[in-house]
Amino acid sequence: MDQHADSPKTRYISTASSVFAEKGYNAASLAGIADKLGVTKQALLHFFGSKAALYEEVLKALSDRLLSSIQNVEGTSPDEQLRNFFLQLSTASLEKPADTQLVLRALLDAQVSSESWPLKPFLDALGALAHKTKRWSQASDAELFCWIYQLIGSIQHFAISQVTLKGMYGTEAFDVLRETHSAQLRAALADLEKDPS
Amino acid sequence: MDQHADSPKTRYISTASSVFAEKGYNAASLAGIADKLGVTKQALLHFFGSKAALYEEVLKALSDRLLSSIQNVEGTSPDEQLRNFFLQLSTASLEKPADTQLVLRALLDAQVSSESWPLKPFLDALGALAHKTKRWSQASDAELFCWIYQLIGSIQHFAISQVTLKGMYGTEAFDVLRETHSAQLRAALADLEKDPS
DNA sequence: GTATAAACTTACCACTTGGTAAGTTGTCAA
DNA sequence: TTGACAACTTACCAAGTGGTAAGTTTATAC
Repeated sequence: MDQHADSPKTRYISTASSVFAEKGYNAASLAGIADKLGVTKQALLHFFGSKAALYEEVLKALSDRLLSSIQNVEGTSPDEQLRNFFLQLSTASLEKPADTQLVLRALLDAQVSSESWPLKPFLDALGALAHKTKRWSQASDAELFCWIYQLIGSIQHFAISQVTLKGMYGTEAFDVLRETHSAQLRAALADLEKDPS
Repeated sequence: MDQHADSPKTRYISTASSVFAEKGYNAASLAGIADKLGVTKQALLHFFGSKAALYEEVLKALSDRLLSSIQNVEGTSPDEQLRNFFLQLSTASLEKPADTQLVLRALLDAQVSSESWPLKPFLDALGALAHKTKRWSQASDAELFCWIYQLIGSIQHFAISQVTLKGMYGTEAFDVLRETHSAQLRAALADLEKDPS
């Protein structure tokens, strides 16, 4: 792969990502993405061949991003790395919800399309990291994955509820909620210090 | 409202619900919904006027369903009712994920449309019930809502991950996961017995 | 029997969609 | 100067979209 950061292809994928995240696969149109890029939709078709192929590359890029966010997480011990990963995921999904939207939309669409799940490498890496912590070293895969899914689920759900929560209770009330949410996440992650119960 | 259960309008809303849940607002077409009902799309337009209005009624029906699932939950004490509600939500969203899909799709679309959130009555009722338990009677709204969102988030996230989890690890492995997930949910609900920490 | 209204259908329309085919422009190596 | 290639554009199309207008069928009320 010899494309540098501002290669047209990567630029296209980046913009397409944000549009797919915002509107979903079907509501996003090639013409709409192209408009945002200042080109015609045929420019997109020239590079990717079809809308479906473009979407696949968007998911591939998402997978790479998530995977590298695990591989490059700061921390000296697995415990610290795992904790940092979840904290970073939480703030990232609140500040830039695009990736979270992309994941959830892909999950919802997968209910019917049932292709192979592109985020498996990410999940496996996360599971492997968690297995290295003392809290989860002895646990079964099922227990471990349920714990992971629980955390990711509440993080992502809170992130996409952001807009409606603000709408229902106001921005100030949401700020309090966000603080509390962060505190509860830290509390859940503090359990990593404990021995397996 | 004098429409009985098999009134055409409620039949249409029910079928539209499942299609909107499966495909999302934009990918669902009036013609597609009508086909599934054995009528033409003009039958739908005759009753609802527009696709957007039909979707609104679908969300209204969803809201009513969720609200009545709280109001009619079994249990003598608020603790028991709250516990039963979450357990029932968990099994329902695994067996019939349509409503969960509908909620999450609406949340994702609300990121940009920012209309008033139709499920507020449900959330408020859930909050009111939780406030009656001894565990949460003294707590702040923020703590309470974060706890609720955490539970709902992990329940819904697990429900829509069902398909991909089966695809990645097989049906047998998922059965184990589901058991573990249910056990962890029960454990979290057991905390209701405790005093506020 | 006739009027009325509910529950539709057929016919049509303007517009948007993803996609094809064929050309244009700019850059750079030989 | 020429050839080749990447990065596009203009022109076009068949299929599908939500929506309008006008009719048709069916049951019920008087």
